[in-house]
Amino acid sequence: MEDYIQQLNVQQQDAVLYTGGPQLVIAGAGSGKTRVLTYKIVHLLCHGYEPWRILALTFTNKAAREMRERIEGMVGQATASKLWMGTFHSIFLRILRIHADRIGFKSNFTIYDTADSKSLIKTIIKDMGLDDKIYKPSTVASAISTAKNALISPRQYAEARDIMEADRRAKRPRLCEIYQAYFNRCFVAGAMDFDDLLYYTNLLLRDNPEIRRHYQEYFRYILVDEYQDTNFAQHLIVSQLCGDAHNLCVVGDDAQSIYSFRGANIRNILNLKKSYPDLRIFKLEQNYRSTQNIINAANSLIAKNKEQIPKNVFSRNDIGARIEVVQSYSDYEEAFLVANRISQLKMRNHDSYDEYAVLYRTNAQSRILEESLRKRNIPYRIYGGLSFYQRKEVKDAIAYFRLSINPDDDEALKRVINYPARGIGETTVNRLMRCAMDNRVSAWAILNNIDKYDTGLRQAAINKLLSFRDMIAEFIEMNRRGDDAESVARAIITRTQLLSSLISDRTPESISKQENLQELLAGVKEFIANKTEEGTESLSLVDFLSEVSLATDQDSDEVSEERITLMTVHAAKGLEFNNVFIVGVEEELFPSAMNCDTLSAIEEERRLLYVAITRAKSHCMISYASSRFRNGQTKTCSPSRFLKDIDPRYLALSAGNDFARPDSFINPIDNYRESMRPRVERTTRSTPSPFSAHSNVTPTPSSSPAGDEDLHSASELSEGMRIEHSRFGKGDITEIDRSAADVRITVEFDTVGVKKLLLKFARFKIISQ
DNA sequence: AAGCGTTACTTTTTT
DNA sequence: AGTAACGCTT
Repeated sequence: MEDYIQQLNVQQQDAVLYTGGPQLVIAGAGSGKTRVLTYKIVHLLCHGYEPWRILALTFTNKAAREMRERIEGMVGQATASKLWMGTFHSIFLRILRIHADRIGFKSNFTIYDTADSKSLIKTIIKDMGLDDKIYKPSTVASAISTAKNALISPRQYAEARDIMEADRRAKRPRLCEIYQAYFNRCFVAGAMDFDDLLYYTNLLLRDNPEIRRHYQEYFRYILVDEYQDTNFAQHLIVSQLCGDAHNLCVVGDDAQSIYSFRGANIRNILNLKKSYPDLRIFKLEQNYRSTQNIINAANSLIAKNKEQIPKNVFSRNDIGARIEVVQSYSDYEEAFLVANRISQLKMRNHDSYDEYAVLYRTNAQSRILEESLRKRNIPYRIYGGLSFYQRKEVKDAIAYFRLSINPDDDEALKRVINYPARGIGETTVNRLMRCAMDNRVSAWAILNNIDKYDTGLRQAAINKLLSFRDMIAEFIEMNRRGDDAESVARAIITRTQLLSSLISDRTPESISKQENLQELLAGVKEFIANKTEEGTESLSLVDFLSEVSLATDQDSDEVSEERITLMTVHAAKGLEFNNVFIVGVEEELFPSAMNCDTLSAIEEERRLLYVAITRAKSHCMISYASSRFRNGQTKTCSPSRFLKDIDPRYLALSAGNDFARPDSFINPIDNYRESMRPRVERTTRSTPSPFSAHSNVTPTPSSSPAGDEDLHSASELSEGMRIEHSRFGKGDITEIDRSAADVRITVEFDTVGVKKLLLKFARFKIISQ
């Protein structure tokens, strides 16, 4: 068992073996951070630590799952399953359910997702007669979230002069009241939002010394992944759980802190030494993932940030190819170029599509990429966007699940009280909610005693409400009897006619909704099967919901055919790919227009690009367009300031690239060499380049996977020629620009107008001279 | 109360 | 471009 240590380098070994007190492992990108964490846990297990006394916290379910799987592989499932390993939110949810009564909740509390929070905030704003243009629900929600993450209660908020003054200046003096009302309504509804899971855990530990001591004794070792992304609440929970024992190992990389918008505070890691004077710092600096070029480029970029822990990340891998920087005229052309480049590389590399990722700043950018990939028949998978659990029909079903567990959950009730339609209209619902607010109880409480309250409702409306109540009561009874999750879920979907109401409709949307509901049921079934296998007792709908409300869609581990990956840079954190394409590297997009005001915001955006680049193992392309369709109109864009931050020695600019006057710093010979196709990897001898053999055979990309159209060399073409392009249709060549290394042709198309095309990528047929 | 059509607004990233 | 919100009609 001991030989696992031999698989680590010296720095990693030091970090794993040290158990003498609080420890910070600064882990550069790709330096084997997860490896250290898993091996450390295995090491602890091998040295007498009982698995249930080890607490390992991560930010994503995926990270937790991967780590658990790796540990399982080394120590077996029986041991691994006893570890307290999971996301902050899921672990604290587990703890909160146990001690819910201590903070005035029942253990069946439900969880408000961001949509629920916003909806409630909106209701409150309306109820207070405020203008939702000034009090925008999203702004209010984020203010409340910030407050909670700083552990500021509504009362403390009201007493904080500086905050109140700031709100007054922002013309939102009543924000505090909204916060208070929101706080109260969540409490009455027996619901917690994401932030509450941290907030109340802190309260629980702070105000209940015996519980705090219990967990301090219970957990003998605490490990935290991605510490740079912790917020104040998380930081404080960890230190409360640690107590004096200080058996703490936190791992992180300040250069990869990209979640400040969610309250993450980079100072938690920068100032950790202040919280733990006996802190020992370990650094993992050797990168095993990327080529030297990629690491050097990334380093030169991140060096422009002021606030950071000094470290020297280096790679001993191949030198590798430079980062390609490609300019396009439009987002459309950009997507086209990326798709082209992918099929080109794929043909030469003969690697899997799984080794390709296109990364972007915002989810909205995915659509156009999808289109071009579809046209090229490149299989892809999109992460982010609407997750399964966010689809309307699924949320509706889940709202019923929630009600069956916690009928006080007003947001769930509002969602489905008239869905499927049962004649309970807006006015009725509004009166009901108003009455609930006025009496400081949940809507369910009103429904159960509707005669005692002055709702002002007619008997007809009341009867409909009561029959809804009776239906929900049936579900509650099933849960009370201890029926398993699947039978309750099935009963709910049948009895509410969620499924049957869709069947009359034969539209594709409706059919897909039906399928989703079936999939949800299958999910419940699978959940039970898994839990039974693991020997867990928790088979009720509560347990299913606990898991689901904290799930993001990435969990679907369909072992499907190979595909390229499309995701935001945020979602890509922790992942790696042979080939990475970063698109939309433009001012106002990357960095985001909203993050240009302050230096620290810009630095975070810079770290984000750093994260993006360091996802690449061997090949990285950065692309920007001069125009982009955004918010319904085409806008001109300029290249991102970050391009200038990267040392040009590590970049290969495509011709005509003007983001920083390339001629001024590009070695002409390099420029020439870089412009020679195929420009893919230049690996050293140690690993023979998979395409070096082919590059001689195909000096110009000629085999076309797309069909008739083909690529042409400049010599074949002349001005005035008529061509037919695969997507733009027919048109005339009006200009051939040979001045740059990459020839561009200007074509006047019959239908789509004038386009400039990069010859090396343009696929068309010559119709006539 | 429900359904339909028009308008306004949106877009940063996520547990 | 896509959606949520609004207002109108039945």
